[in-house]
Order: sequence, then C-alpha cells, then structure tokens
Amino acid sequence: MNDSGDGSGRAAQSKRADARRNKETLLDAAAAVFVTSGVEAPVRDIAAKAGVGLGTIYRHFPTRADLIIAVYRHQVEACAEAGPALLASSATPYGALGQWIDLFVDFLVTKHGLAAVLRSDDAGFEALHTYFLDRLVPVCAELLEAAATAGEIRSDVDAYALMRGVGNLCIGADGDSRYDARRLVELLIAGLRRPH
Amino acid sequence: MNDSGDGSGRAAQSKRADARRNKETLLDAAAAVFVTSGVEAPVRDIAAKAGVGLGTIYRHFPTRADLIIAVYRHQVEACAEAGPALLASSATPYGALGQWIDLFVDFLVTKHGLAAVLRSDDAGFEALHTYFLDRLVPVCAELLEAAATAGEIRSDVDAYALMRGVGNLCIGADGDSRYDARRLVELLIAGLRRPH
DNA sequence: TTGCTAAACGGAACGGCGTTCCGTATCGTT
DNA sequence: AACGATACGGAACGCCGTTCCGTTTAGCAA
Repeated sequence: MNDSGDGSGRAAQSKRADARRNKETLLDAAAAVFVTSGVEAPVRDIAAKAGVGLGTIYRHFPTRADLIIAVYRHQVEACAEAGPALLASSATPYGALGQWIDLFVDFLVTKHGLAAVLRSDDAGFEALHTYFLDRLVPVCAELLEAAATAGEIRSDVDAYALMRGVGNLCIGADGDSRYDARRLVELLIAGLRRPH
Repeated sequence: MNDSGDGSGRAAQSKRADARRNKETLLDAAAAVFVTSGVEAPVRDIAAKAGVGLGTIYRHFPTRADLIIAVYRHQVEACAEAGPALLASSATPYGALGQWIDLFVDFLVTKHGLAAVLRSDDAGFEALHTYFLDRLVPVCAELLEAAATAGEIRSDVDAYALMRGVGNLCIGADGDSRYDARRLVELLIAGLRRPH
C-alpha cells in the first residue's frame, strides 16, 4: 500500500530508476494540470508539463483512465475507508450515509470535470468506472443496508444505481453558479427516507 | 410556428427550392441516425445518410447543436405545453409536477445520448442548453411554485437546478440495465416533499 | 573504464473528429 | 439563352487520443 499500487510483495524496484522517477513526475504533473485545466486536459499538456514525450506517458499509463485512477487512488481509498468509520461513529446509519455521500460529492465536485468522465456512457473509461464502482459500491451498499435495517430508508435502493446517480448529479457543478449539485444530492438522499 | 422555426411572418419561401428540400432531407436523416447511432453520431454519417456534402449540413445548421435542436424542437414544445395542461387536469400540483417530470425523463431516456449533450459543462452546445432551458425552466418553475403554494413541497427549490439535475440523472440510462434513471428521478422528486 | 543489452525514451505519424473554405454546379429570373 | 445569386461537395485544417519505432540511456559485467 505504498509505492505504485500493484502491491506485489515488497516493492516494484525491478524497474529502472529513471522509469520510476518519470512515473512520479508524471503523476505530479497530471495532478497539477487536472487542477488548472480539468481532468479532460489533453495528454500532450500533461506530457509537456512533466517534460516527457508522449510515448513515456502511454508506457506508464496505457490509457488516460489509468492516469486519472493513479492520481486519485489515494482519495478514493480514503473515501472507501471512511464508510465503516462513519457507520461506527454516527448516531444513526442514515446519518452516516448522508455524511459519506457528502464526502463523495465533495471529492467529485472539487475535481474539475471528474464527474463527467465518471459518467455511465462514454466507452474508453471503463477502467475508471470499474475502479470507482468496485471500490465504492460495496461501501455504499453496507451503509444502505444498515439504514434499511434500521428502518430509516426504503429497502429497495440499489447501491450501484445510487452511486451513478450521485456521480451524475455532480457533473458540471463547477462553472455554473446556478447549479448546486450538493443541494440536489441532499434532496435525492432525502428521497430515500422511508415513506410513513 | 410551422416551417423552419424562425417565425418571420408568412414563410421563409425566399430560399431556393433545392435548399429547402435538402434541409428536410437532412432533418429526416439526422433523426434516423440519432435513433440508430445516438445523438453524438459523427456529422459525416448524417451527411452520408442524407446524401449531401459536409458543406450543406453546416450551411443549414451552423453547429451540431442547431441540428439537434431542429430535430427535437417539436417534442420539446410538446413537453413545454404539457406543463400547464397537467397542472389544470391533475388532482394536486405535486401530482402534475411528477407527471411532467416523467414526460421529460421519458423524452430524454428514449433519445440515445441526448441527456449527455444536454449536460451542464461541455462548451459548444450552449445553443442546445439555452434552448432546452429557456423553454422548459419556466414551465418547471410554474409547477414548482404551484406545488409550493399548495404546501406540498419545499419552497426553496430552484427550477433551473432541478431541470439540470433531472437531465444529469438521465445520462447513460440506456446501455446500462443496472442504472434506472426513472427510479432515481422519482427519488429526487420525492425528496422535494415538505418535511413535516 | 569500457562495452553491451535490455529498458525506456521522444515525437512523428495515424485515424477520427468538428468545422472551414472555396472552386464548381445549379436555380430561377431576365 | 444567358447570367448572377445561391447552394453544393468535399478537400483541407487543427485538435485529439493513441501507436510505433528509431534513438538514447541505465545498469551491469568484464
């Protein structure tokens, strides 16, 4: 859980030193470019910022999706791990669910354009969809189940669909002051409450 | 409110006959291609289907957005006009709102990829955003206000944001059987209910 | 230090896209 | 029949993600 994420035993020191250095440089450059130009910034911009050629970027990250995943891996992990923690520390499962969704929404909304590439259609980003959903859907499912068991929400809500929906609601949240994604997600979550 | 939509008096018969014919051919071809390949189909495909050159398509429709608008204009108008009708015929304003949103969602979900280009970011489709929103937001606002006045829903819901949210929820609804946009929109609308 | 090879590099090149531009063909009027 | 004005077609442009391959370099062995 430290260096490059493939987690094969000790360390992936098998690579050449310049390769490892370039990978780090690339990750830093990508993170910087994503902040200023958004996640959909041209690959060439990232390569230029890092001072490497295009071949280098594609050798380390076979597709743009892989680069995005690598840049945000830590934050996704943190979000995933926050789920059980919130469930343990909150007064009610529904409260934990709300706080966890807030975390996820904050994450998406502060990453210019990330929600847009996370969206359901758009082939070519399957790796990204898969990673986000594989990691977060189970966490969401656990929270939903706890809240449903406690009788706080409907019991027929699908975690996968909910995550996609929340992600979709976050699209275009920046650059449009009249569109408040957080508010809409709040309403959506409010809509989960068990009708009585 | 009949022929080509610019509404300047009698008719835009000032154009040459072949030009008018090509415009119709183009609209039909675009509609057909949108059904089979989605709204984001390459412009070249539409030109080929219509049997015209690229220049022709761009002379009639300066940008892809204009073509999409022209193709769906009738249905958007119908949706807009259904608003007041539903308000008059429904038992409660909230019921009318729900039915109207259903209409909008059905429209979006059955047009492969339309919701995706309607989304908030993505410059280059402003004309499309503007048309949809200018036409539908006032209708939505009227329904929201009626429901709020009747005390059925919160009174601090912005029509613009709601329309964008509903549109966003419809993104990627086709091609993913695990994602049920209609259901999520239902939940969002349920979340509008006044907390008591 | 030198020599060598596998590893890694850079960037030209490819295919696809939306859009522009202009030489050519056609319409419809005189 | 002749002649603008109008409209047409498609080559060409610029941008994109991605691929490919000739060149460079790290790291090791002699």
